[in-house]
Amino acid sequence: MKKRGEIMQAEVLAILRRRGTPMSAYEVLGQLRDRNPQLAPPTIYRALAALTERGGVHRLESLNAFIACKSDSHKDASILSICDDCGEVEEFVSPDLLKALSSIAGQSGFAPTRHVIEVHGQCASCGSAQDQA
Amino acid sequence: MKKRGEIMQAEVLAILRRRGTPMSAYEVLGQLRDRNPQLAPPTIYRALAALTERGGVHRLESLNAFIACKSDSHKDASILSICDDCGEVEEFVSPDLLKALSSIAGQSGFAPTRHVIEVHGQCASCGSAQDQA
DNA sequence: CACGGGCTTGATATAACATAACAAACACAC
DNA sequence: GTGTGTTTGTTATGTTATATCAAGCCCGTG
Repeated sequence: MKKRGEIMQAEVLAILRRRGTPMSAYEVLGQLRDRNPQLAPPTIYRALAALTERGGVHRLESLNAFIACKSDSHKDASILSICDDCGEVEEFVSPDLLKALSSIAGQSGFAPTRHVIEVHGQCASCGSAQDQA
Repeated sequence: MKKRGEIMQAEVLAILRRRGTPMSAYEVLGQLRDRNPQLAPPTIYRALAALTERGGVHRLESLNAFIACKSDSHKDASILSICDDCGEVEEFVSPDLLKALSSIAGQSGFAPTRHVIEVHGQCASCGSAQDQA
């Protein structure tokens, strides 16, 4: 038996997966309203918060958007590369880089709890497309 | 002779510097409205965009807020540590880490143009304050 | 100097993102 | 089946950001 919130979470996750690229909370809401027109923002935000917490979804802080985690199975912070042309996002994990980052921030006694690492730029295919132009 | 926008930019920067900790665009707007009540959001956002571009101000993506750059004189991306208790932000520069990050994201041909690196946690003084509690 | 084109700023309005607060429904213990 | 704590739904509103167009300024030309 699913706990109550999990149905909504599963639907949100399914929508994000179908899309593959970042979606705002309101885009997700729009899709869910097709079948359930009275849904309100807090419902979506709660589902997204739960999914983000358990690692199924990443929040892209620099876009105010969300994306389904592709390489699931890791809870530690990801490095996200975001193509500003096509929206494609890739995830990378690098414990070494995270360690280096924590140690830099820790120089002055800072105790890190959460890392936000987002790299904007142009993905390989958008880069080569531009070359031809 | 100052170019026109620069007066506003200087005022915004002065407010951010006085504060020292992150401020939302609307907090800045509020302060400026004390002397100039008809100011509108786009004016502030334009000033902040210009300041961010030239490096005098950092945008904290994970807070939707802004802070005056303390260690001015560097245009490259900073690493920002953000105390979730007191709001204090520290800036660090690490060309090595940036290089490592670019190389990770570049694995698949991605060409980085902008790095967002923010570390949330607890600063030294908030950490020790908590120890005593 | 008048005028006109191009650019910057200002103002109005509205869009997009997010959450507070309370009401209703549920689930579990007894 | 009734009480109690928790989760969900709903309403309302708060916060962040930008589109759009109007007004002003700069400056080159006639």
